[in-house]
Amino acid sequence: MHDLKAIRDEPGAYDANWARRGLSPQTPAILSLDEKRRGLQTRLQELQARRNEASKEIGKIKAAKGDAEALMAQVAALKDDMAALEAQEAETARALDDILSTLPNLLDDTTPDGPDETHNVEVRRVGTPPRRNESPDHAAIGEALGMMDFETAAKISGARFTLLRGGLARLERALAQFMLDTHTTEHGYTEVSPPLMVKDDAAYGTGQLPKFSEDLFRTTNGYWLVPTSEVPLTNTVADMILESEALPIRLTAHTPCFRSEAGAAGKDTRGMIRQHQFYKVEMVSITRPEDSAAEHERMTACAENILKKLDLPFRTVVLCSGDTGFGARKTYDIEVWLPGQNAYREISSCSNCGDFQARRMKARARPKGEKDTRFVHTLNGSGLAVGRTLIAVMENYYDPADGGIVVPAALRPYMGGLEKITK
RNA sequence: GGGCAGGUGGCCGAGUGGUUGAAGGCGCCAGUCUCGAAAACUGGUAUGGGUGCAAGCCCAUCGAGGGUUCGAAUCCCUCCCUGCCCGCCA
Repeated sequence: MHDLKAIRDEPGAYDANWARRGLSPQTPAILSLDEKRRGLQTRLQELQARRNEASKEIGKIKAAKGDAEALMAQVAALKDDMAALEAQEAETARALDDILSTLPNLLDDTTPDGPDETHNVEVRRVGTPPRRNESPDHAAIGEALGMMDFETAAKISGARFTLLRGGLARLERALAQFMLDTHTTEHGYTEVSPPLMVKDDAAYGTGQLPKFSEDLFRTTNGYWLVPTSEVPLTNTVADMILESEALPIRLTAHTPCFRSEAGAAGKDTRGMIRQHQFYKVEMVSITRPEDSAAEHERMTACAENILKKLDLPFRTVVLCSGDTGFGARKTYDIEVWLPGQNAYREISSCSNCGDFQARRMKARARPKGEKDTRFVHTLNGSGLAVGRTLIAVMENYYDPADGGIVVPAALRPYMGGLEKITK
């Protein structure tokens, strides 16, 4: 959601920023509706003030056993005008809201310009992709081990589902535990086990609604299955006025994520890169406005730290204007090296949403001793996508000699000391 | 799912149609007192919006949304949530 007062003050800045995302000028329509709405509101409030005053007068006259008939008739006459104004005001407000709620966040000054993902800018590269002749992908490795079963998953659930068995199922679980423990014991995050089905309001707050409902699964009684635990985690502060001293709040959760993947037909159809259901360890930070930029760097480093501990090669890119998501001001994607694809693939996305989500969910903070509240800033990042991390481990730790997977040292405590997964 | 009882300001809690945005208490903030603190006393203490250079004035909000009325925290309807009992159930 956007600050109408700020749009009034400098519409040019908003249009210029939205133009970086390829949008045509939006503020003329917004300002015209805003002016209309405020005019209606002012007139309506004048009538309400008159009504209130007269009603008080009637109360006094009646208390004194007087005759208030004339005054009562006078107020009754206001009602038609008020009803009409109210309806117009509500309709204008709705039209305004329809525009505002579907406009993306303003981009940060440091987000580079560019039309699509080919213009993202690499900011660092860690580790060296291994050179080898034979680099089967995770699907081939997993199926050969008998521990990754797409056919059975398809029989039960259809496309874009995977069934893991034995060592790989355990490896997935180990990865999640390892990530959670690292974030809670080393990075200062508090572990949360949140609801995975949410109401409209929550999905609206983080920006999935109203524009992206097609990407979500919905239950027959109206719940949305979370596409990421960013939704419940960030919404923990919805409708609150926090004390600034209580910030930052850092939350992490390990949850399934559900995505319809509408519009992704034909993309990543092999293997478990793109699924309707996957596990993710998420990080969410709630900060004071002045702290979010530093927190963004910190959060990205926390995600990178997981890859470093797993000794997986990766690079970090900053998304360009055309690739930055709806709610984000600035986003770092972390891409892990996948030998099976001979490419870097996204394994984490860390976004600073500024006050965009906070405005939608009315999450504010008040500095101690001050009267005024400010919207908090919200950030979210994967730390990491567990399914894709599993893939990365499989492909990078694959041993062509026996078709097995060496267990990364950091995970061995979570695997009962196991050093290698073999058939 | 059935039944009963409830949802009021940061918290507790009054309030069943008329100057109630809301008594009282607690908490918090400031002041007085004190070497300092506590206690006591005095004052202040919601959010959003409109309007105005400003001081201010005005509007809305007592779970949410409708309705009745000149006037609703108070009456009616629908929904949501919480607690307890019963049923069912991991």
